[in-house]
Amino acid sequence: MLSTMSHIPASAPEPVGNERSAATRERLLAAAVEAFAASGFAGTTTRDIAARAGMSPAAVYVHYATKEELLFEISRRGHRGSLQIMTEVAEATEEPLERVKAMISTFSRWHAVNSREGRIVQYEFDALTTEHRSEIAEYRRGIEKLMRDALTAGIAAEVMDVTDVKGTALALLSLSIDLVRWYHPDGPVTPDDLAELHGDLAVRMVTAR
Amino acid sequence: MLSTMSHIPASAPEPVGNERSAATRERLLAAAVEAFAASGFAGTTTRDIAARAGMSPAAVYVHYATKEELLFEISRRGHRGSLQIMTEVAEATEEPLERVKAMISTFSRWHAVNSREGRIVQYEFDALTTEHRSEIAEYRRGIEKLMRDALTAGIAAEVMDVTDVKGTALALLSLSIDLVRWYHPDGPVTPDDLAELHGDLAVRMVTAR
DNA sequence: CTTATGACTAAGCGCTTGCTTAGTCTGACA
DNA sequence: TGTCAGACTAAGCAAGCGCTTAGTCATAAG
Repeated sequence: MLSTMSHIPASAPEPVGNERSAATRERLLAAAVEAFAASGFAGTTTRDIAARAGMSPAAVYVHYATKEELLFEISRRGHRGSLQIMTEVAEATEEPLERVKAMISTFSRWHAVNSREGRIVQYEFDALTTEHRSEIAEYRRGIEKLMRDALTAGIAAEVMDVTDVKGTALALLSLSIDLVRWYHPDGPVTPDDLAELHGDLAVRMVTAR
Repeated sequence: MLSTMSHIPASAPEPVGNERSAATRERLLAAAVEAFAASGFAGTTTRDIAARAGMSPAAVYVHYATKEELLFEISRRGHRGSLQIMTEVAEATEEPLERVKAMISTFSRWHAVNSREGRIVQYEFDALTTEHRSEIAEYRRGIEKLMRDALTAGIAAEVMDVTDVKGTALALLSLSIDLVRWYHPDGPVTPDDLAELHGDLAVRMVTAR
């Protein structure tokens, strides 16, 4: 396990090359999340992002070609992350009602835990370039389809009573998404509180009586 | 009824003084709604607003002291309008379940019909000055209280089963508010479609079983 | 006619914006 | 030791920003 096979020192105080660049890219991304969440995309300056990352304004452009590219990276990670956990949760549950409950529960918890990223991802969609916007739109369609499929399965199993599948799917997702508009991590409400509440409400919204 | 008592001509092709000023203020406000809805508050220039209203950039400042004052006027009207119809609907319904249904139905229809104003009102709250923000916050608390009171009445009448009144009230309002994020007036979904769907879902969310 | 009022414009002021240029510094490899 | 790549900075450019200034024009009362 010694270092003969690796060109990277076992414990480097200052990483170099790709590794150092990757770390700086992460710092810039974290700074951009802070800035965009605080002032919005149009209201944030590249100087503000640079200052939050502790570097000069020009250094941003060594790692990202434009301010929009930072937004795209934040948006892509957010959508990929939430789509992935939603897919996992959907596959891990058999019973349709349980599945809907787990999906909304998980989706609400994700938005509460990542409320700053969530806000950027949900509200700055229009600030993306046409190409980037269409990639992000695909992730969104994926999440909506996952939700519609869960409802269709519940209708087929005769445990759900849903007339408007598309509209109900959107309404269910609204429960989770809209919390980024008002949720504050320092407040008394925890992500688990919201996960439980929204999971229960979701089940009520679709259950056959 | 002849004109001896009035200084304003009975039919003026070009209104003057306060009347003309009021009409121009309205034109500017409508232009600002278009612009803010399209580009956000920070992304909109005063030159853009002026151009949409068909006048020079400097003319904006004859009627509004700052760009933020335009946003505040839009936000105030939006909040006052929706608070008023919600109050009327709440007072016009006796039975608690029916009241919750009518409130969410009305709130969703309002957001669909006024989706551009709704988007500005909901997403540009942080762009207001501290004083203006606290006035708007009061309207919001009013709407939330109206919703909580409707739930409390339903619990007292033993027709609702709601453990977390505050959380459920916010979740109900989310149904209506979040539609401004994706709703498009040109699409196939009508405001009445959303009013009916959301009203039904709201009843399901709170009904005792 | 004169005078006053108020809506409106042309021009522009001082500042900030996203991004670039030219060059410095550090560390790795020959 | 010399060379080279790449991360980073100081300075700045062209464009655009919110808002102001100085003045024009139409209307209406005296």
